[in-house]
Parts: sequence; structure tokens; C-alpha cells
Amino acid sequence: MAPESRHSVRTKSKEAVVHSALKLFNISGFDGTSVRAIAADAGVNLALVSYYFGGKQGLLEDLMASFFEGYLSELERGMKDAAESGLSSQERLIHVADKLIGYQQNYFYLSRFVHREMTLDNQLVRELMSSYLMKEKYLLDRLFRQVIHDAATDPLNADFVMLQYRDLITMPFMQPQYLREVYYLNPREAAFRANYLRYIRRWVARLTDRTERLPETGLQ
Amino acid sequence: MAPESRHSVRTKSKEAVVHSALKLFNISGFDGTSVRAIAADAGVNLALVSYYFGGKQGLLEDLMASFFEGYLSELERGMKDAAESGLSSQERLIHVADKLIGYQQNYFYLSRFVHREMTLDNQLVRELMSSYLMKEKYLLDRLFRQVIHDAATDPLNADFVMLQYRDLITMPFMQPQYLREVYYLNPREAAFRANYLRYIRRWVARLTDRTERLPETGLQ
DNA sequence: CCTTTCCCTGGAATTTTTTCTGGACCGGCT
DNA sequence: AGCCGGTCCAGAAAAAATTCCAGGGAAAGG
Repeated sequence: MAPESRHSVRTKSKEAVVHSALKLFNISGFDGTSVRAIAADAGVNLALVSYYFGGKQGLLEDLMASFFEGYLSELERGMKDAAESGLSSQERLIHVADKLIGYQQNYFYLSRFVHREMTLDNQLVRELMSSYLMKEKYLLDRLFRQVIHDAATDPLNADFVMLQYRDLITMPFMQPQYLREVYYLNPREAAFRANYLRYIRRWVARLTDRTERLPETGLQ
Repeated sequence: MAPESRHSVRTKSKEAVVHSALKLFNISGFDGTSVRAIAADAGVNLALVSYYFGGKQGLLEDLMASFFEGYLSELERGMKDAAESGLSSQERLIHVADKLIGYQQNYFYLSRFVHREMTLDNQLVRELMSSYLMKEKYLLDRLFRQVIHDAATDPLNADFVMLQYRDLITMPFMQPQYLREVYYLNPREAAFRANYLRYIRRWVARLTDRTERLPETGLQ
């Protein structure tokens, strides 16, 4: 970090708050982190948080909105690019996944924080969901329309496929510490993106490669 | 459950605390829930939490340990059953998945709570988890050994496969509200278990189907 | 029937932690 | 000079965790 000249600190405090907040939220969670701790870590006065965000709750909503706007615009742009490049429907899945993984790498702490908060089941989350997540689902539906049609699969199975696709993309950023501790994988690295994308490619290929008939194995 | 006669209340308070705690944790998270709220919801005296669990932190650790013991023993027993029934390696994956999904359905709130807490990245979580997660990984490695060997896939890809398998099993219980709100699926229902298992069956089939045609001489 | 024991209640006081507010400072800009 | 945005300090106010104490009442044991 650069030395703290009076000038560089100027107008940087807000960013410092966000940065420290995200860092600490990923360690102790939102409710487990005090504004004092954030201010202390950011080397900033306590009152700043209320000043800029109107309290702790305001900071939360700010971060949430910020993530979803970026995430959704990345998703939209990825789909648009893919369509204009004339990619096949499978290749579109891969291209979009790549974009979204890149986005979450760039906003690593933010992504993790938001994913975690979304696992709560309260009023705030439900309100946020209904706007952002519905839009996400709409886009994913469009992205998968062709694939689903080609595979001629039943609707329930199609839901599970989309669900797994989404989860494939978000999981490494929801529990990176698991990947790190258990598999020695670091979702923040560029290498991870490349390797993981190769796996997603395989997943997509298997998805569309074969016909619908299943080998009915003996038991149950 | 019996009505709240004086008898049933006896020795039931501890369970009532656990029940209310889990319910509230799933709404507001651990740190977002006060001991007062738990006691009030349980219709129990405030001091009881400290009395039984030695404080809020003790309650947390109790719940964590309780989940993992049940989860791992279910995993072990599922593997043992599958082995003794002489199931194929693919069928074992499905059988174990079914068992673990059943377990998480039976302990729905507990599972969700633990999964959520695990996404934190602090010292406590790391210590608490490392022993359990390492054991889980050991068991999963054994469960997949044959499948991986048959598929003759490279180690990195094998990791991703196991990762996805685990995630397939836990995801519905980490974010059930997402499935509910966006896909109108309820992971708590028996029907979900059956339908989802059918998807897992497909996933396993796709996993092994096309690789079976590869020559046996793959590298380990 | 009486007594002891154990689980729990009730209502506090105590202590620690956290958020928020009111005002002061400070350097730059007009 | 006087304003203004950004920053800091201290303390109010509120909330939360923990502990204390004085029992009630059912069950178990005599």
C-alpha cells in the first residue's frame, strides 16, 4: 500500500471502508462484524460509515445492489456478445460462464459476501431476490432455451440443469475456503478460471452429447 | 408431539432451545440472532442457554458437532450398505447421495445452518471443520476411486467431479429459499428427493457413459 | 406421605459491545 | 474571510450477553 499522504487519503476513505468491510464480512459475516472493526481496519473514523452509507444497513444494501448490477450487466453483455459472434448454443453457455466467473474473480470478496447473505431467509433477502434473481432467471431461461429444446428434455429436468449450471458458476465463490482447504484450489487465480472452465466445457458437452435414453441399472 | 403438559415440558426445554435457535438462525443468521430471541421463541428462561450450553458460542459448537457426526455416520453407513449389496460403482454414488439427501431433509434447519456457517473464513470455523471435512474427503475419495479409475480421467478433473458431486448433494440445503422462490421446488418434500435423485442418476450416467468407450490404458 | 433432587422459572443486576449523534477541526477553494 | 467537504473525537443511547439469586414443582426414593 502507498504511504498515507494527506492527499491520497482524501476521498479514498469511502473505498477503504468498503474494502475493509468486505474483508471482515468474509471472516466474521455481516452481523458478526462491528462498524468499529471496519473503521479500525480501514484506518478511518467510526462516524464515516454512518456519514457515507447512513448506517450499517445502508452499507449492506449498497454492496448488494452494487454486486447485482455488475453481475447482471456482465451476464447480459456476455449473452449479447455470444449471440453476435454466432456461437452455437453450447458455446454460448461456456462463454457466459467464463464471463461470470471472471466477474466474480474481479469482485471476489463482494461476490462471496453477497452469496452468503443470500442464503438467509428473511424479508430483506426476499425483496432483493424478487427483483434481481427473477431477472437472472429470465436471462438464464433465454440462454438455455435452445439447449433445452435440442435435448427435448422434460421441464423438471431442464430446471435442474439450469440450477446446476448456475451453481457451477457460483459455488467456487460461495465456498472458496472449502476448495482451498480440501482441494488446494484457489478460485481467485487465473489458472483456476482456465481449469475450471475446461471442466464446465466437459459438463456442457456431456449435457448435450448423448441421447435421452438411460441405462436402467438394476436396483430400485 | 404431545401437548404441553407439565410432563412433556420436563427435560424438553433443551430441545426447545435447539429448535428455536435453528429456526431463528435460518432467518437472521447466528450473529443476527440474540439469545433473548431464542429464549423467548422457545418459551424458556433466558438463563437456560448459558446453563445448558455454556453460552451462545457453546450452542454453536454443539450444533456443528451434532450435524457432522450424523452426516458422516450416514455417509459411512451408506457406503457400507452399498458395498455389501454388491452395487456397481455408479450405483453406489447414487445410493449414498440418496442417503445424504435424506439425512439433510430430516435435519433440514440444522443442515442449512451448518452449511451457511461453513462459508465463513475464520479460525474457529477452520478448526472445527478441518477434522470433519478431511474425513469426508477421505470417504468421498474412496467412494469415487473405482469410478475415477474406470474413467481414466486426470486428477484435476477428478477433483472437480467429486466437488460437483458433493455440491449436488448439499446445494439444495444450502439455498433452499432460492429453489423455492425461483423454481418453486421444495427440498424438504419427499417428492423432491425422488425427482432430484433422478437428476443425480442422470448426472452419474453421463459421467461414466461416454468415458467407458475409452481405452483401458488411461493414465492413473 | 415426606423428603430430597433435579429441571427449570422469574426477574433482575452486571458487564460488554455496538450503533449513532452532536459538534469540532482542518485544509482547500471562492 | 467565510464556506464546504471530508475527517475526527467523545460520549449518549441502546442492545446484547452473561451471571446471580430465590425459589416452584414434578419426579424419584424412602
